[in-house]
Amino acid sequence: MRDSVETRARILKTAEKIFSEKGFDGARVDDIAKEAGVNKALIYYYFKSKNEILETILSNLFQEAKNLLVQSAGNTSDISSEGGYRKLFDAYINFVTRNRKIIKIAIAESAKDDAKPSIVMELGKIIINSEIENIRREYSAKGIHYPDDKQELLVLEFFTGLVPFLAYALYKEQWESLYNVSEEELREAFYRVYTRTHLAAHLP
Amino acid sequence: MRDSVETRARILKTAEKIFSEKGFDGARVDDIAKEAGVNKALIYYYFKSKNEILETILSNLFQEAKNLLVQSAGNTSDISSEGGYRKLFDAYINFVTRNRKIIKIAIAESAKDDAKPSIVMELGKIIINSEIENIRREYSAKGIHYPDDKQELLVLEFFTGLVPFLAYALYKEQWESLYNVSEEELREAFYRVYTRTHLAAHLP
Amino acid sequence: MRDSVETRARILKTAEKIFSEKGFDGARVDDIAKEAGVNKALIYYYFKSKNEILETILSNLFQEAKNLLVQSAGNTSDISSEGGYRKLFDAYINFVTRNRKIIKIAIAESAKDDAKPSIVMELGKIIINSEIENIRREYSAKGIHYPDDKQELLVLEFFTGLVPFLAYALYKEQWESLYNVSEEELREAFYRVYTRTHLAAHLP
Amino acid sequence: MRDSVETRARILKTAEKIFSEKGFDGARVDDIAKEAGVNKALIYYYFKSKNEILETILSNLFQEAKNLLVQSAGNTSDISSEGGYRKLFDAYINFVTRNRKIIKIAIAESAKDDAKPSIVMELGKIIINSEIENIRREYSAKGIHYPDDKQELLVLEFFTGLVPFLAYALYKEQWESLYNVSEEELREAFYRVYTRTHLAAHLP
DNA sequence: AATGAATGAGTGTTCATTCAT
DNA sequence: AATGAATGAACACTCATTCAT
Repeated sequence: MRDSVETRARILKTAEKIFSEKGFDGARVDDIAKEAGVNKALIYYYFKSKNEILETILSNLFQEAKNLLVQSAGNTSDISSEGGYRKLFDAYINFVTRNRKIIKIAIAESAKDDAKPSIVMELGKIIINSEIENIRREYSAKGIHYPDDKQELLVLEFFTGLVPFLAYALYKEQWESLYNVSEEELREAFYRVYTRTHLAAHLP
Repeated sequence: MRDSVETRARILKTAEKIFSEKGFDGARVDDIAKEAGVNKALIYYYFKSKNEILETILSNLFQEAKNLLVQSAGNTSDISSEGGYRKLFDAYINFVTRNRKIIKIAIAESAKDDAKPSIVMELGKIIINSEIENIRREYSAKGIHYPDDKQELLVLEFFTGLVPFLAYALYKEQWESLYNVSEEELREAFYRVYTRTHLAAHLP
Repeated sequence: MRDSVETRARILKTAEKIFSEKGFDGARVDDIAKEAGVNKALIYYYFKSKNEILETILSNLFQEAKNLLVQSAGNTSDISSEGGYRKLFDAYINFVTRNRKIIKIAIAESAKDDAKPSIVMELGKIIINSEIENIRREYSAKGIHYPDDKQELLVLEFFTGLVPFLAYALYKEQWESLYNVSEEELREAFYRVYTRTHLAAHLP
Repeated sequence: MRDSVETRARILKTAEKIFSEKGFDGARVDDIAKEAGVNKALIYYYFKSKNEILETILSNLFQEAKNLLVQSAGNTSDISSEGGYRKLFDAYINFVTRNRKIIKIAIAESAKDDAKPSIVMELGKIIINSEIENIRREYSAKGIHYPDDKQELLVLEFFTGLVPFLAYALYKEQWESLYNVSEEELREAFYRVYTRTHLAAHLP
């Protein structure tokens, strides 16, 4: 019973790795099985199809992202203070770093032409909404003016709020090796840049 | 003779479309042939492999991007003026809009684990370098202080300068349909956000 | 478990047949699958490629040929006696008759321009060496003079010792049908000719 | 006109080379075109099909072989004399050496299961018949006994008369490189072996 | 006589998925 | 819960051959 749960988890973890390395279509169920150390047929015992593995992985990301938002909305009493903002930033950076493999998959998949909006857009929507709620609360509490243009706010939150974090997850490793910097150096530079751009745009 | 050039171009254009819709691995050579209205074997008359089609497409993007940079560096006499900056912004937005299909492909491919740096990183590098040159020239001409931290500047240019444009190309259509806005509305909102974040970070 | 071994063997046997009928390049994996009564993909479950099937077949021949030589070298106490020689001849004729399909393949492949020496030449080498050992032992035991010219001996063993047997395997069936003789008639005529030529050359 | 004849001949010569290197089925019309320095379509201007090229090549060999036999039957007044025999041997060795590429093709093709007898068997038949005629004439002129068993004579002529020459053509180059001997050394060793085996069998 | 472009029918190989145990 | 064997449907790529000029 314990074993069975662990096996399923191992399959998911391995699929995550291989999907992120090769892309969903480029990944082979054979490779997942081999690297997870299980028989290929066993994968089909736990999952209906290769596609279901992907959906499971992405929906897990969704759930975790939601949890993070709820949690950070609860924990962060004062976003606009330096320390409060840094805490939030760290929580986000840690999240995208920890989940960077899945985020890569999500981004790659989001490029495809599907009828439904891509997971990244969905993710963006809930993150943005939660963020906007936070901001609105903050702002109104402080009597700060809140931008009138809803569209502009959405664009701000998505393209300069969420997207750089996703790009961070996507290119973190390539960046570190191309420019020969440590994880810390990159994170700190990213923090300074992020505050000078996105955060700055929030202040009046 | 003319026809042959046109046929090759049609194959490339169609591959571009299908790669961007399905991803490289998800795309079928059969589908490219069918949609381009040519015999499948003819594709292999012009290109050694499916992969060579991809490389051709991406290297064309590379070339066009370089040309754009050279051109915009030459044309824009005064980036720091409102009108000058808007011109540059329009040139970039037009470029990523026009080439959005290829950019989608490039981003999706850049997520894969390859030995060499992804095309997006390469693109980032040359764009950044060119940009940094421009900026340095502008700044020194005006006696404005230029940031000391090279890494921070790189991060600024890549994650808040280039990346939002790429994201714009990637999600433009999804955005328009999800939030039910016109291309112009999105572009204008994006312009305002971009000036308030990335451009603002450049001013002292 | 047993079945799996049998299935693999059936694929090999069928490939042997089809390669010998059509030549390696002329043979179709589809045909092998159909005639072996297995799914085409199953062939690739057991063998990495069409080429690996060929290599397996040829290396099996190699092994069997070696076994035959070891065995006949051990069993034949007196090659130079009429009965002893006939026994050896029968063993060889049976071997090439039984393996004639593979021998056809080996010969056809040996005609191609490959970097490495063809399997026929390799086969020739080990057969010749074993044969020469036998002869040398016999001769010295009997005080018979042994040819000085090593090259001449090699040529003798290969072109008039081995080659006629291979040709027998290659053309046996065509011969029987063209000249309308039975297997026995051909074998007996071949025996008389072989003793009058190759064997005679060994006697002083 | 001259050119056209020369072009056709060059195509044939190149096809000969490539068929002998790769086998008929392994050879590519593209490769023949490239190596002959002509456009692929031009090959189909001169020959109906790839198969017709093969047939042309093989039928040329046939013709040349016949010519050789007629000629050698006419020229050689006394086969049974040492000098006469050597002359004949040289003529044959030269023929198979010069035509070794085509002979390789013929042998490889002769391994396939075709309804009609292979070209090697056909070749064998005419050579044998001519040879037998020669021998019979010689023998009766000298009052030497002529073997009663027709089958045995056929086997003798084919398997120890013709076949070693074909094998010589087939393996000459491999032999020279494997045993590191010159063309002359091999030919002389072959001559001595041939006289000690096949020729000896003809003498009472 | 010669060529660049085009094509139909394969051809070896792969892959997600299923079956029997 | 787990596995080795099996399969149908593709799939990228090839190749002999033809067409238009």
